[in-house]
Amino acid sequence: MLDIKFIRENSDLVKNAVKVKKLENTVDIDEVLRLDKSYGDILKRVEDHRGLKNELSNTISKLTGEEREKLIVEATGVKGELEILEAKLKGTKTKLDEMLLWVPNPQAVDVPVGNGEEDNVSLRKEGKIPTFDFKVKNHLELGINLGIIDTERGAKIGGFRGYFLKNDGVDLEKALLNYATDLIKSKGFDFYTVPWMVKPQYLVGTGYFPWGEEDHYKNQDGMGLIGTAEVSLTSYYAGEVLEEKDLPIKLAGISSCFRREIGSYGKDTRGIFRVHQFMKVEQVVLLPEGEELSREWHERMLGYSEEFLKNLGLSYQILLMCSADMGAGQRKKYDIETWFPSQNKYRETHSDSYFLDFQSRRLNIKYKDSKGKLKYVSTLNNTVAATPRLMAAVLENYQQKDGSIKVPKVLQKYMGKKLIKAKKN
RNA sequence: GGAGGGAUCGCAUAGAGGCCUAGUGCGCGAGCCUGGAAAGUUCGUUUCCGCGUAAGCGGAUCGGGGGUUCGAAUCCCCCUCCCUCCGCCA
Repeated sequence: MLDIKFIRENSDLVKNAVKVKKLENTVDIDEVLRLDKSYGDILKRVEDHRGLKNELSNTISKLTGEEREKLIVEATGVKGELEILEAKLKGTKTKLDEMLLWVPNPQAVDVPVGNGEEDNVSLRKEGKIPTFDFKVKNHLELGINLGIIDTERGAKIGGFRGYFLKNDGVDLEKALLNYATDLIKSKGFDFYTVPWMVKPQYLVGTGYFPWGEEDHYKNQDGMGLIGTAEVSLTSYYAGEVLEEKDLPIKLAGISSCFRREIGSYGKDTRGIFRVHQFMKVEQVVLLPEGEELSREWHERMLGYSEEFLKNLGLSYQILLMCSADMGAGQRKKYDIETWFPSQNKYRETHSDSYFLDFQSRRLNIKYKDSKGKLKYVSTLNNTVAATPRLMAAVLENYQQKDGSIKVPKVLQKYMGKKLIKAKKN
């Protein structure tokens, strides 16, 4: 959420953000400004009436007899007028608040303006793309042959995009997540497990709602299933006031993640690349205000993910996302795409964003600065590792001619083996 | 699922229709005192919105939302969360 004052003073900037983020059919900034003006006018009248009412009540308490009765009649009249005005005020406020939830965060100055995926900018490519002297198999074929992935029965039991991991498949997933956990802990992050089901207000607070409501599951109690631990971790301090000396707060966590993948029916339907339920280790950082500091951390967090991929020996590219391909609340976003040999291209495995105070305003997370002034924290989040997609990348990049999988060096101690091969019957 | 008890200023507590403009203690800040400190002492100390250069003034705010009343921290209804006990359960 943006400060209404900011919207008033920078309406052209905000209107432009609506345009380049392709959100014109969701919010009209002129309408927001009109409602804001109207709200201000009504509020003034309501406050005047309340002042009068308070004054009358105070006087009444000091009077007796006829004078008292007379004033009570007058106060009753004021009360009636006030009730009408207050109803109007409330209606306007409700509408305004609802609209403000849809106002996007303008993108940072160095974000390319674009129309979609095709306008994202590849900043650099890292690592050597592996070459194979045999026909490469995709991760599903490899997984089925090794007996470590079963999507057929996964779909039977779990529906479309359902999957089972089995034996070494489970161990490989755990190894990736455990390595990710150890790496991010070594960077000084506190490590949490988190609620996977959250109140909708925290999905609104982190900016997933209202835009992404369709992509989330809800249960019969109205709770939402998180699509990422970012939701719970960023919300951890919701409604609280932090001390500046305690910042930055560096949180990481592991959770299952649930996504309906509503906009991607036909995409990536084979294998365990795009699934409704997956595991992820995520990092969240809370900072004092100031864009430079956020940008510094944005790069630093990207570095942690790169370190993770480099140590795994995977090649990847860094994408700077264009305006149309980033979230409404994000100032700037990098995706990391990891090389998938069977697809002969890089595919998204990581996402790194900063928000300034967009989330913290919605979540009401403040801190007291050195002068005792209350300010909103700046938030960032980034993927450390998401499985089974990343596991698919490992399978494909480390496949051998005989269909076995070499275990990346850093994972060997977690797996307790150097090679994944088919179980003999 | 059932039965009770709670939620008040940073923390702890008082408060039971108008003496609440929310008291007191602790903490915190400033001053006085002191060679310096401690102790003592005086004043200040929720947050948000509006007007104002400012001092200040007005409005809201006692978990949240409704209601009763001229007037609600206080009475009524609904909700959320926390605690105790019973049942069930990994």
